[in-house]
Amino acid sequence: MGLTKSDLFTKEQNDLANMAKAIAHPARIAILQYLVKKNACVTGDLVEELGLAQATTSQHLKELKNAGIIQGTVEGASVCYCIDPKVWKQYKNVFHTFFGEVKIEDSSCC
Amino acid sequence: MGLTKSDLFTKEQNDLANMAKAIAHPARIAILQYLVKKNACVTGDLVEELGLAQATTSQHLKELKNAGIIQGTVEGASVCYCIDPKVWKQYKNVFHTFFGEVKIEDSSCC
DNA sequence: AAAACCCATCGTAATATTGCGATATGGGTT
DNA sequence: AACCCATATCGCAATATTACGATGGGTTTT
Repeated sequence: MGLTKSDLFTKEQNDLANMAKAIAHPARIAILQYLVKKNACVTGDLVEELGLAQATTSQHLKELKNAGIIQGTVEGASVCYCIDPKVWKQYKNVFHTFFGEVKIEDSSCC
Repeated sequence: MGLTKSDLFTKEQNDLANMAKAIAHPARIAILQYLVKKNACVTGDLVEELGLAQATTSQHLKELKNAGIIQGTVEGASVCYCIDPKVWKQYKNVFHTFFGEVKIEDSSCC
């Protein structure tokens, strides 16, 4: 079917899954790392950096923007992208909480 | 095409993307949370807990096992699953590093 | 041994994702 | 205005994911 049954799960579970999905592609990871490193850049730079077609790069940027983790501002003919620090921290916290909330014993299995 | 061009990216980027993909579904999040809470449990418990069909649940368990984050041991007719603490910590570290390696200034955009 | 149970896998259908060429849009330039 | 440049979006093809019923191989129970 390909249609996730979101109604079976809590908002927190769906939210975390969507956050994970936002970064579940190496191109999007690469975009985020580049933005962190360079602080900000325009689409054309990312097209060069990634080696993907312009249309594909634009699509990944759109997904990251929809996820809220980056923001783009028009600068003449170009669009300048950067990390949204507020959302970035939120991601950081959510993942940290998920992985850290309970300590796992070192040989807990049956 | 639906085929990620993995060769364009580093091993680290592909690895992180795959780790994110492993938890990029609310059912898999729910499975992990349940395993953390209960420490260990058999497939049947998870089928009840999730509300998904047995086949679907088994498929999600397989993906988590392939990702290495859980392990299953046969116990008579049942299979007992639990978190792999070593891999869990690895996930925790990788995500923590990714989100925390560089501090983002609070108004860095153009 | 038969019945009942637990679980993985197969096969299939529906939907989502990835990627790119082509096209559109909106600046800037001459 | 005519012309480039930078991006976004559309439309399409290929592949991946999600979900479930059905089947099959074990294990326990009767």
